[in-house]
Amino acid sequence: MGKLTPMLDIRLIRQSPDEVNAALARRGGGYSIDSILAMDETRRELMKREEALRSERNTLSKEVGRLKQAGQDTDDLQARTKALADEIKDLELQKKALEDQQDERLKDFPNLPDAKTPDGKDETDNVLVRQWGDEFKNRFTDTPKPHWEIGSDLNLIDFERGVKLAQSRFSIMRGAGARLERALINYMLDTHSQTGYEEIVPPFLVNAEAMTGTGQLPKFESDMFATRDDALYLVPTAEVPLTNIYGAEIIDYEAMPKYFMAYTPCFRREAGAAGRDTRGLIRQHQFNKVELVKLVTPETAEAEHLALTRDAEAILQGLELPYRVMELCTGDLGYNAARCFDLEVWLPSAGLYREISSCSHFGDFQARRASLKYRSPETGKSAYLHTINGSGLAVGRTVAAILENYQTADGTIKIPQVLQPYMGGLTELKETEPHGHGKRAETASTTGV
RNA sequence: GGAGAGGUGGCUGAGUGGUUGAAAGCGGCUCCCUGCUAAGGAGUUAUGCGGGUUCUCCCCGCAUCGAGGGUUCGAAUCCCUCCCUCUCCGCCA
Repeated sequence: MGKLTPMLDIRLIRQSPDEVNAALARRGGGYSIDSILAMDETRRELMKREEALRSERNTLSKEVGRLKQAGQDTDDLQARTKALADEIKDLELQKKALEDQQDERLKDFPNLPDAKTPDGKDETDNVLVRQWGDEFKNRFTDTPKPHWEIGSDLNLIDFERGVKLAQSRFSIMRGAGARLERALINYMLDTHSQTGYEEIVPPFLVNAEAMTGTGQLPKFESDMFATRDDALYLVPTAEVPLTNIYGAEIIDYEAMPKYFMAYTPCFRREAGAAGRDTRGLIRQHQFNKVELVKLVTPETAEAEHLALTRDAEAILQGLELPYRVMELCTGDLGYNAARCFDLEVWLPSAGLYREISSCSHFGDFQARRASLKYRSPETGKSAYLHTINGSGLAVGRTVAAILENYQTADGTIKIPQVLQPYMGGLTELKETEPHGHGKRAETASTTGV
């Protein structure tokens, strides 16, 4: 009994409070589970009393049934049982209130950082793991323009009209720009399918349960777009539908691990980011992303996490984009994650590296919330699996990186070799005539699609 | 959107107020038997939580028959709300 929303394992908190506190302390922020402990003690006390009463009630009720069938008088017994029932209801309310309170506290706690996650207070303490592709920096020009200028100059991206259609932080891709976006999506999916990821086309709207399973709710509701007439949210990342595919199920051991990938648009309100990255494709309310998700057993999780990170890197290497891998320190680690590598791509116009993928290991944090389990072959019992995910990659930021890294002194953009087949053999992008000059149809057609 | 039917254990499918956490069958697992990938026999086979414990075994209790609430001494069974599935009609990429 008892319906605590699983966040951190309450039993772990009970058994090893000092360890949990120590792990939380590594993140900073003054988390302490001490108050939870006392609350939990009381809660279990109430639970024990309630269950004892229920047990008694059940026994008496059965007795009533027996006597009635024997044709005996049961008024007395019934009155006693009725009194018990009232008492139970009372206790239940008390317990419920306490549970809600405990939930409220518990949901503030982030995941415990992995032992390997380096200590640190903020992003300046992140650790450089490796750097790749320095030879590709400043490849075609020494005077790089920012991608939004290139995108506008070449009629690839129309920022103003995107805003007109929606609001700020929306843009439209057009012509070869749109084609480039689609080429990247296909290149990424095709590449990852070779490493065994199952391609998924998930719903782009999901319910609150799914959002809670991966940890976006309840803490980050303000960053989500929600629908007005239905209790549905626009996906902020394909992580949400992909991770929840097996929610509330127990997966056969033989069927593990599961690798999923999906292209989806991602919708984020970017609450709290007002004024940051207002230009260009870096921080849009809607952007495309190919996401990689793995459901794995705990023993293999670390290796699977490293492998997934390499899978994401393979895209950057294929595109010959300079990047580096940063391991996030405890102070910069996301709420859900236990360990995380960020891939940062080189943006020459700014002269800095910019996050283009975040590859995280969540331990059993999400599995617990979404009830993702597998059947252990040794014990025959079910156990929480581990979840891992990473962008492979964020498409908009990849477009930005290509425009900037592949621009030449004369203003044209080379197309990375691996994308050329996806671009109909096109090898470069240059200024073209205005869009929309198609052939005029001879006869008007009213046929719908 | 309209009309109707229905949501039970891994699956099929009984069960309309009282030892039903739930018949039966299938599937799965264990053991026995059998002169070879067959057949037969016995047993076993949900999840979560709490407690006990001779603590990777086991025992006890509570909860769970789509979800939530209600009636009742007692609910899978009755009532209400919501969600979902199926069939027919309408609409539609």
